[in-house]
Amino acid sequence: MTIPAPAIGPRLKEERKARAMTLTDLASASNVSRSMLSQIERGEANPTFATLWSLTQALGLKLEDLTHVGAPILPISAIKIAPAHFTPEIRSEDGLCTLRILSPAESVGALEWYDIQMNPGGALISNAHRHGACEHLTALDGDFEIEVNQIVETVSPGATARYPADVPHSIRNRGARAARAVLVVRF
Amino acid sequence: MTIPAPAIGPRLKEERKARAMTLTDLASASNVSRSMLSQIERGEANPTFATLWSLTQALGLKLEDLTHVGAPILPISAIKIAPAHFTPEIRSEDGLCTLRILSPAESVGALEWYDIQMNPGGALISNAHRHGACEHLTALDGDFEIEVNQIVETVSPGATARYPADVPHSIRNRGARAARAVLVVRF
DNA sequence: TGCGGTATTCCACTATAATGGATTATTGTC
DNA sequence: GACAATAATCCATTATAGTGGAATACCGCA
Repeated sequence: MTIPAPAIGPRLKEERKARAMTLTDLASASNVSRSMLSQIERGEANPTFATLWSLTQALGLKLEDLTHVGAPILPISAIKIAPAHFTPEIRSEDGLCTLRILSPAESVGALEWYDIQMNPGGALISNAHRHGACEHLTALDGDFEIEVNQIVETVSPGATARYPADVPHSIRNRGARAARAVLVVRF
Repeated sequence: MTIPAPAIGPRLKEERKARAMTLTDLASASNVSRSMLSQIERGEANPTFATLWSLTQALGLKLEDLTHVGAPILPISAIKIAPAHFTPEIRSEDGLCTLRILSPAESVGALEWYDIQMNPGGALISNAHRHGACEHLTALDGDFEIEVNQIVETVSPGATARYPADVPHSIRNRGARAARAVLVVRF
């Protein structure tokens, strides 16, 4: 084993305790023996995928919940404010399109969301992102046009378009006035 | 085992082939024997978590990539439009606050995002969500006030507030005019 | 503090994960 | 089709995952 797997034992114990479950309770719920549960929690055994799956289902967790550093656990009482003028902006070369990156830096590559402002004639043309990526674009003002594989749909204010982003795709404003949208990208 | 674990073998094989790797290549990259790889791919063995972790790291995958039905893999060429009038709305009892649910149904409990419109005096008061939950609120128009553990911050247009949602928290409009925001909730 | 109930860990055992080497299957070239 | 190279599977073995029952530890109450 080259890269040691994350220690899942402490997390599993934490989640069990949070649900006020004994080892016996969880053993019943998951059909994994109490002994095995104890060994896993103490890091004395390395569960098989099937066993781990049973545990996550019984505890209502995702696998990612056991290993994920990610969903930013902010310190209690911390409200972090990213002021408008500190919000990263990307502007298209022709100046017709502005993307403000609303998502935090640590989400990059997993989940990103943007505030898009696009003047008439503006376009965002994207190559395929990683396998499984998808986008959700909600028009706040004005109309957008989404194209995926020569399929074109118009998104009017209040509507949301959901489409695969693991193929080339584009977002355009073919209307007569400026448009604004929220774009959520999941990788 | 109550709930059979998803079959990961076919997926692992697919990912290996997509990278033009032989079993021997992947064995080297992951330090898992060729035999074991073959058994896993054919569903003849149930890998331990440590083995599975090594494989995901060597292939550059997340665990979720092996089991996830989830990140909506839309059929190629499908652009699904959720029209404005079909977008679920939640209205507060006093009518001062409207939440339109922009996220897809299958994201519920994992990732949700909303278009919030709040009139002066409106408030959204929330109990603690599940451990690790956090929220990101971007003010599009008007000002919002976020309170977490008696800490209060104001969010002005274009700014984004990030705060833990696994403790009681609230969102208010104490201004004189209507406000609009995008709220992203990660669980 | 003592006691009872129960939560957790220990123990001996069985089943299987995981290995390295041998064998078989597959593929590409002539 | 024959042949060589290599990709994948088989095989026998060792280590450990996983079990049920027993023993120990822990906790709450009088």
